[in-house]
Amino acid sequence: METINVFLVEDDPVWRKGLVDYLNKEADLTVVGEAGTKAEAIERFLAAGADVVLMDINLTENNLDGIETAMELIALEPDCKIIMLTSLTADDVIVESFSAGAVNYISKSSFKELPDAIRAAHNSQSAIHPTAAAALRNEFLRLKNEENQKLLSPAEKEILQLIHQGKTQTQIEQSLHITKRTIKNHINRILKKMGVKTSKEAAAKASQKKLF
Amino acid sequence: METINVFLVEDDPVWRKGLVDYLNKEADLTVVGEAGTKAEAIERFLAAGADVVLMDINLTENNLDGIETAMELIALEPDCKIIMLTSLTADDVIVESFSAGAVNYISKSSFKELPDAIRAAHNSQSAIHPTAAAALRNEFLRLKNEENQKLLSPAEKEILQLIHQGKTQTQIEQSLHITKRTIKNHINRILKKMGVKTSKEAAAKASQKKLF
DNA sequence: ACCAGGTACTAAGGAATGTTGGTACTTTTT
DNA sequence: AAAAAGTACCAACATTCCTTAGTACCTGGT
Repeated sequence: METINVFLVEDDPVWRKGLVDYLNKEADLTVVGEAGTKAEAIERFLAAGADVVLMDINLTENNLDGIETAMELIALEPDCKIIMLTSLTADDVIVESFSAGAVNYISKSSFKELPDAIRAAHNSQSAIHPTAAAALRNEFLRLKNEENQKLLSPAEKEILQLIHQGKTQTQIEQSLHITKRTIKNHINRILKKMGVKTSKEAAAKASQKKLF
Repeated sequence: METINVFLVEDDPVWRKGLVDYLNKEADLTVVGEAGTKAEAIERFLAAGADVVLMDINLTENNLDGIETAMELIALEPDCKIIMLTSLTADDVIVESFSAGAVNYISKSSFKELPDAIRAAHNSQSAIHPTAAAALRNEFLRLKNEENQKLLSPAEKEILQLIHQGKTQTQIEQSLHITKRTIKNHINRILKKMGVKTSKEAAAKASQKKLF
């Protein structure tokens, strides 16, 4: 059986001792290095030759320096697999962790899942917990939405809104004090941007995706 | 015990029958409606009064109309919980499903997880499978990266690259044939955009995040 | 004291995008 | 047939962002 080398970054001595003992009980896992601070982690990481890193998020009280530390380690060794370990379940912390390049995010309360998560990380498999996945989904939707907002220009949005209210081009002409020609041009660009054939479809799709 | 009403969209009659029977065996689940095509789904959905929708992705051969159908149902009832059901595990299909508004994505081969996934969806809890979560993570990182690329202008990127190579402002002045004043201005904007204090930090961070 | 780096403005010229409207024509709906 | 919607171009003007460079000043290290 192949041995997986684990590097542990955790400031709390009690947790650290507990985790090392717990992980070393697994036949295929070996803790090859430890650190309690960002500086120690950066100093010892490369020499340890670890396959997987366990990184506590709060290396100091009320601080997220574990995320910074993760980024530094990835800068040193882009292929390293980092699992963030924390008691927090705030969405933004989860998102930032993945954003920093972590491959997984596990609550300390479910530390029993750690050995399998470490094995999965080492084999480049996914073991992301549903809670973390939900945070990723939320952020993914937020990012997509932000992108969507930029698709249409202000004038295009306004026209699409009026179409959605059932107004004809002649009525829009009167509302906005612009000629029907301009409206047709705006609509034509909207249809191309959105990949639909009629302004009704565009308006329906836009209201669905909250583009205005 | 509260009963959860399920609406099933599946074209294959064998799978459909099998799923209905399987789900109805669960005491708290009731299949209150079925459809085999996009049109049927849209027609019958509202009348069924479902809490959760199970949606097959391939309603016709070689087609992803299940995703379109999901979007239509969400347009009809924005709060509906849709679980995509499929034999495919392609990343882009998973991402498109979540993008359309689905709350979960489950492989037909793990249909045994369906009852719990339905309960989780109904309670607005996350039950996203690690495989789907990995696809979300990849897409999230791709989107973040795309955003990051847009942060710096071409001139700003070029200057940061040279700083990263260790060049001084005087050396950059000679390389790019622009005055030191322009360089200072670029750097000043870079520092503000990236929220760092020195150009060294900016260059390090930029190379980490592959901004140039 | 000098030099490199940094701050805080201002400003001119260019490129890219957005807005408006034009001509001319086709398709769809009523 | 008439009205409404849409296609395919072109063009002037505005706005915004990018690039360049200016003046004037501050800070930290040698």
